[in-house]
Amino acid sequence: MNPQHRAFFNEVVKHTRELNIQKGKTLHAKIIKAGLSSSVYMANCMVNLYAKCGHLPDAELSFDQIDGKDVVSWSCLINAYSQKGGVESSSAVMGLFSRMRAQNTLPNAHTFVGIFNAMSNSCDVLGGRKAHSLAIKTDICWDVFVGSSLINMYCKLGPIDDARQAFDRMPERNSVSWATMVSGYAMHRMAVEAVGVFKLMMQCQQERENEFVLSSVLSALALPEFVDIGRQVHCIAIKDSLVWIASVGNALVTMYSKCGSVRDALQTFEMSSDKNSITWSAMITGLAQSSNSKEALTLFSRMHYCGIHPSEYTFVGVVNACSDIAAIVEGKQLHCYLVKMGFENQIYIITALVDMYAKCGSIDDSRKGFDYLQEPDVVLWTSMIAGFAQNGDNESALSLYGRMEAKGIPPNELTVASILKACSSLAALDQGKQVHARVIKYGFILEVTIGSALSTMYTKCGSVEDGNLVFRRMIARDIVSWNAMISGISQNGCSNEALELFEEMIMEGIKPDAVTFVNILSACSRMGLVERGWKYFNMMSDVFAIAPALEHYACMVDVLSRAGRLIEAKEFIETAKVDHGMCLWRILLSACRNYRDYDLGAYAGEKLMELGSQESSAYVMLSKIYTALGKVDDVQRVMRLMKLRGVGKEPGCSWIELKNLFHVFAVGDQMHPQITEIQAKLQILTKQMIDEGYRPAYD
DNA sequence: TTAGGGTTAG
Repeated sequence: MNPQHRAFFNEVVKHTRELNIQKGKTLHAKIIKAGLSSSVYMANCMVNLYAKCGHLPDAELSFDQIDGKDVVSWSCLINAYSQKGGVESSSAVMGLFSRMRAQNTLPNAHTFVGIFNAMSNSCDVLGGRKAHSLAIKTDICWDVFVGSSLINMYCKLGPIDDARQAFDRMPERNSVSWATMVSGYAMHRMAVEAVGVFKLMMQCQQERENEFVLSSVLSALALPEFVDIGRQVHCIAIKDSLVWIASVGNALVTMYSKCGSVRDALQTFEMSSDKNSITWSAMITGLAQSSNSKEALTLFSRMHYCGIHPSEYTFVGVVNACSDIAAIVEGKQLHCYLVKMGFENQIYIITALVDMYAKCGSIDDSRKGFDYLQEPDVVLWTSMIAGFAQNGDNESALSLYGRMEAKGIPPNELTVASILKACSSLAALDQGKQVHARVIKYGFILEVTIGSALSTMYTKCGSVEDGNLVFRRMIARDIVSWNAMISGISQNGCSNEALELFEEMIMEGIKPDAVTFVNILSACSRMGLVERGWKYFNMMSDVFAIAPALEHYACMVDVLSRAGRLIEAKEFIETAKVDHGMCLWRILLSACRNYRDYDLGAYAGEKLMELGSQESSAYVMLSKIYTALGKVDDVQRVMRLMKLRGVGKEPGCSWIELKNLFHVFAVGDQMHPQITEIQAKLQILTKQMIDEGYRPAYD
């Protein structure tokens, strides 16, 4: 080769390495002028230069002009497309590969690397297997690059066992093959297997751990039960000085956050000297997901102050933090900021915004976000459905789910849980049953989320038996499932069964929480079981170390008052070790009215007056008690106080939905078109009630 | 003296 040719080659290589397309193009012109473009070797270099610089059409043009394309020409273009990614590129690769074979050019290891990479983006497992068998026939699989690409392909396409088989059969492995296998297991959330391969690698004399394998194994360990192994990997990273590499630090931050050790995550974050946008995003997301949302917002400000540009991941994390604490002002500011940065078309961002606006009660803004995208994915549909349900618009939740089904988008577990919640609120048993049919059709397992939602739906719709059937068939139950079932049974008037279920739960070794005790104390109250009420109330702190909160005291006052043990209730309130404000006295006052214990009622009422109650019912009840006691002066005093304090009496109001029409009734209101018939019917009912022995309250 | 594989944030 003459010196001029050599100089050209060196220059192409240099421009390719520096991705300098301008200089590359100028050089291309010089090469044509020098009559060197007919050299296949030189033309291949030009195809590669254009491909590496991201100019695929120019690469293809140069490729088309090559006379006598060799395996390098084909492989160059195949790899250019496979690196571009996406389903379209993988079909372009397969097209090129057929053309190459039609021209009798034999593929080599470079070609197969491109083929396997393209297939890994294709969702075509069968196509992947065909390519694999062709590589075996061509006797190419021994190559360590081909092997790693093959493992990667099977990991991404799904059949992870095939990936492992390919890994086990490799005659030679290097750090990339180990890292690919570990990251494959991490991708499939197979922590035990990922750690297994990592340990094998550590035992292997030729291999040393590197940042790729460490970050992969750490991402597999991001579950609370693996935090101890995660710490051991952290030690290895420190020992090998790999902890200072950003990707390892980032993986550690995420691992600790997801394991529930936010403190460790923060410590790792602060110690990291090589923070990039990912590090900040990981920490912000970690804080938001561990109910430290205010800290997440503060960290975002700090990131901004440090001059680090937020990515779409950062915005997802920080917008989710706003959702968590319903910070609408900050949420809107972020919305403006991310539009300025050009992220408003990203589906993850839109989903986070829809969720944020719904949790902040701005359901119209959620709807705008949802309508913004032509083709929402299942997560976005679910966020919008859940948003409607959270805001009490259960009809819209159901109708949107109908649209989603009509579009043929299969729901996921969270969609089903949200829609079941809407059915529960509407007591829509028929629709709930249809959703249950979908659960069976899609083969969803009755794990905690779906099982609890389903059993709650049945009990809220009054079908305790079906609720129980679902509850019994669940493969796993957490405290939320038990609480939901206990409360559901109790609300259907089966308080005895609710208490039995609680005893069963204790026998199974499930530790009750504060919600459980609210449920069972309410059941005791409904059944008038004072002694059991006391037993459970004391059990909370004595056996389960749960400090009774205001709602437990309220339940206990209710237990005592409903059973007519009013003095005991009064003493209980006065010795309560909780800042009870007015809530407990109000319960007692109401009970005194029902039991006509006017002296004690007056005592409770005066307590409420002393505490400055703003509730009209307290003033009305107390004045009625004084009326009954014949204390006219006190009646006038209470009414004056009510006026002085500006307490308005809100008119009692109720409504009923019949055939999609709401009928609203307020006290003293004569607006309803059928009011005469309604009042006549009420008189008949009242008479019937008195005849059957019921006595209406004194007012 | 041309072409190839692995990581971390939703």
